Amino acid sequence: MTPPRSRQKPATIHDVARLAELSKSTVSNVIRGAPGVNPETKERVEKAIQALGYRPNVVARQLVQQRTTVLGIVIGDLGNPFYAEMAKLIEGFAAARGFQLMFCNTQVDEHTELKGIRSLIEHRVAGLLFLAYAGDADGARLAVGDQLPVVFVTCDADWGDVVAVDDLAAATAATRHLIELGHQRIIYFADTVREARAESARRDGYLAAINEAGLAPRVLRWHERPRLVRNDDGIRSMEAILAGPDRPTAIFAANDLHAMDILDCADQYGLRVPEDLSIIGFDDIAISRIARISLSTIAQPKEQLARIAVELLIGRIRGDIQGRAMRHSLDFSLLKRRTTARAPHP
Amino acid sequence: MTPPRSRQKPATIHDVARLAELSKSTVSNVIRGAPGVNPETKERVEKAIQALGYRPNVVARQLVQQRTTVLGIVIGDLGNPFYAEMAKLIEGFAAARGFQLMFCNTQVDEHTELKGIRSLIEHRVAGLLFLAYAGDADGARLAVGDQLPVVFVTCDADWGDVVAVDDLAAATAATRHLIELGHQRIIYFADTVREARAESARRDGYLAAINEAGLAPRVLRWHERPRLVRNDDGIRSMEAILAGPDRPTAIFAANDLHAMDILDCADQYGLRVPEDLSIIGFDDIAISRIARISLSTIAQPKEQLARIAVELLIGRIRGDIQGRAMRHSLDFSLLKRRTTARAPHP
DNA sequence: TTGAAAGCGCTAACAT
DNA sequence: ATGTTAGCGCTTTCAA
Repeated sequence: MTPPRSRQKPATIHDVARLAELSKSTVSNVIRGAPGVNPETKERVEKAIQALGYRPNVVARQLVQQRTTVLGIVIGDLGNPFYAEMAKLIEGFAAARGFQLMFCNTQVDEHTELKGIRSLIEHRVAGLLFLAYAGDADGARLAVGDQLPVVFVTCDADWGDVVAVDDLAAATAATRHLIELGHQRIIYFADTVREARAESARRDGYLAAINEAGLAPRVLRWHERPRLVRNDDGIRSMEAILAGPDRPTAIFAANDLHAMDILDCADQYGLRVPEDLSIIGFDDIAISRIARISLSTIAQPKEQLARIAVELLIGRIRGDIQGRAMRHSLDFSLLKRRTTARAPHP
Repeated sequence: MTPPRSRQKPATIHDVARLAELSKSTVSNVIRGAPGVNPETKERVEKAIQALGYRPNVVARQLVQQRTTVLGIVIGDLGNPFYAEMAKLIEGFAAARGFQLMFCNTQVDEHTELKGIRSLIEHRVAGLLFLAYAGDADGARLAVGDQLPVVFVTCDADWGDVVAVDDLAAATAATRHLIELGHQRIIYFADTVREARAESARRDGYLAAINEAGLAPRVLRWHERPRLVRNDDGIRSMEAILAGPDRPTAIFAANDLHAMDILDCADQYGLRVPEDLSIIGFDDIAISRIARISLSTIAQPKEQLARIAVELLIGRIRGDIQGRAMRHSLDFSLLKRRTTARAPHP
C-alpha cells in the first residue's frame, strides 16, 4: 500500500525539448515519426522522453488536428450479453485500427440517451456507432445533425449506414420453422414498449409468416423488463398466458434474453419445453448453446457485423468511403436446437 | 436514405460571438453559467447558439483546464456477463456525475492491455478503473506511474484503492459449504494460466478450507478459455476428470462462467448435478438464477461495488479524498441453490 | 457588465 | 536537419 503521491504535472513536449536541447518541432518530428531526423538527434530525444516519462497529450493533438481517434458507441443494454459481445468485438476491431471507444449505455430512458449522445458529440468523437437505436422521438438525429458519420449496427435507421441482418426475413424464417412443426397458436413476444425499428421488423416478419399460413397472430410484450434483466413479478401475467385454454404451443421471442425468461417461466410453471411449448429466440447469445438451454434461435454473424461496421465507420471518417448511406445486409442462420419440436397433438 | 451531406466544420465560440456581436469571453460566461451576465445579453447568446447549432468543444476545454471528465475503464472480458454488468453499473454512476467512460477490453493479451492503458493515459483520462487486473509483469503500474488515481474494482493490487469483496473469505465459505455437505474430493477449477490476484485469493481460500478439513486439495485449470467463451475442444480433458476413478464429487469454479462450462460438460457426460456432482461458482451472473441452471454461487454486491468505486475515484480526482490507498471490503453472500447437494454415498 | 489578451500542448507550414 | 511561428477552441485573469 503505497500512498498515492501528490500528482505532478505530466511532462510536455516542451520539457522534452529543453532536456534534449532541441526545439519543440524536432521533438514533435521524432514523436510522429516524421522523416528526415538525424538518428543521433532521434536518440537524444528518445532518451529525454524516457527520462521524463513523457507521454504525448492526445487532447492537445486532437485540438490542433481538428479530429479525434475516438469512436462513440451507444449501447442499448450492456446487461444483454448480445450487446456486450458486440461491444467487445467492436472494441477489438477499433483498437486494431488505432481508435478508442467512448461509450454510453442508454437503457434507462430517452433523456439519458440524448444526454449521452450530446456528450459524445461535445467530445468530438470522430464517428458514432449505434448498437441499438430506438429512434422514436428523433432527438438523436437532431443532436447529431450531419456533423459526423453514423453507423447503425444490429439496428436500423434511415439517416446513416446500416450493418445488420435482414430482421424481417430472419423473423419470417423463425416463424415458418414453428409453422412447419405444425404449430397453430404461435405468439410473438415483443420487447418492451419502446420498440426499435429492428424489433418491429421482427414483429412484421412474424406477422408475414403467420398471415401466409392463415393463422391468427398474437403479439404480446412485457410490461416491464423481464426477470433476467430486472427483478420483476410481472411473471404472473406470463403464467396466465401459458395456462389459458387457448394457450400457445409455440413462442417466438424478440431476443434470446426474453426467450430465456419465457423458458424459465415455463419451467417454473411445469410446462415441458419443447413437448408442451416450443420456444425460439433471436441473437444466439453464448449461453444459449449449453445443453441445458439449447435454445433454438436466429444467429447473427456477430464478428462480421462488428468488423464491417468498424471498417465502414472508419472509412467514412477518413473519407475513403463517400456517397449516400449504405445498407449491408448480412446472412443470418436458423439454429434448430432443442427448444423447438413438433406441436403437441391434443 | 438521405446521403450524408458534406460535413461542415462545427461552429465555434467565436462564430457565436460574432453572430451575437459580443466577445468570446461573454459567450463563454453564458455557456459556463458564470454569474453577472445581463439577462438580455444571455438571451442574445442563446439565440446565436441555437441558430448555429453550436456545441462546446470539450477537447479545447479540456486542454485549457488541464483536466478531463473522462474515466478510463479496463475490462477483462466483456464477454463475461459479470464484467458487462459491472461496466454498465459503473457507466451509470459515472454519467450521473458528469463523467464519460472510455474503455479497453484486454482479454487478448498483455501487450494489447498495455497499449490500451497507454492510450487511455495519453487521452488524459482523469482516473483509471480496473475491472480486472492481471498484475503479473507490472507494466501497467509503470505505465500509469503516479500520474492519476487508480481504483481496482472486483480485483486486487497494492498500488491503488481497492473495492472488492474478500475473495479469500468468500472462497473459504464456498468450499466449506461443499465440505459441510460431506464432500471429500473437491476440485478447485481455476481461471486460465494468467491468474490475477483476486483469483489466486480464491484459490487460497479454497486451499485454506480444504486443509482445515484435512482433505486433499486439487487445483485444475483450463488449458484455453472454456467453451462458453471460445470454441474449444479441450472439453475432452474435462471428461477425463469427471470420469476418473477418483473423480471429484464437487467442484468449485473460479467464476460462474466456468461453472456453467463444467455444468455443461457434466450434462453432456451424463453426470447428474447435484446428485453425482456438486458445482458452485462465483459472481452470481444474471443467468445463474434461472431454474434450469440455479447455480449455487457467491454473490458480489455489484451495485455497491460500482457505486463506491466511482465515488472513490471521483473523490480522488477532485482531491476530496486524499491520503494513502484504501481498501473497501464489501460483504459477499453464499447462495445455496440447486447445483450443490449432499455428497453421494458410494 | 463586457472585452482584450495570454496561453493550455501540440502540429505543420515555412524559414533557416 | 532543425528552428520559428501561427494557430486549434476554449478558459481565465485582468482591464476597461
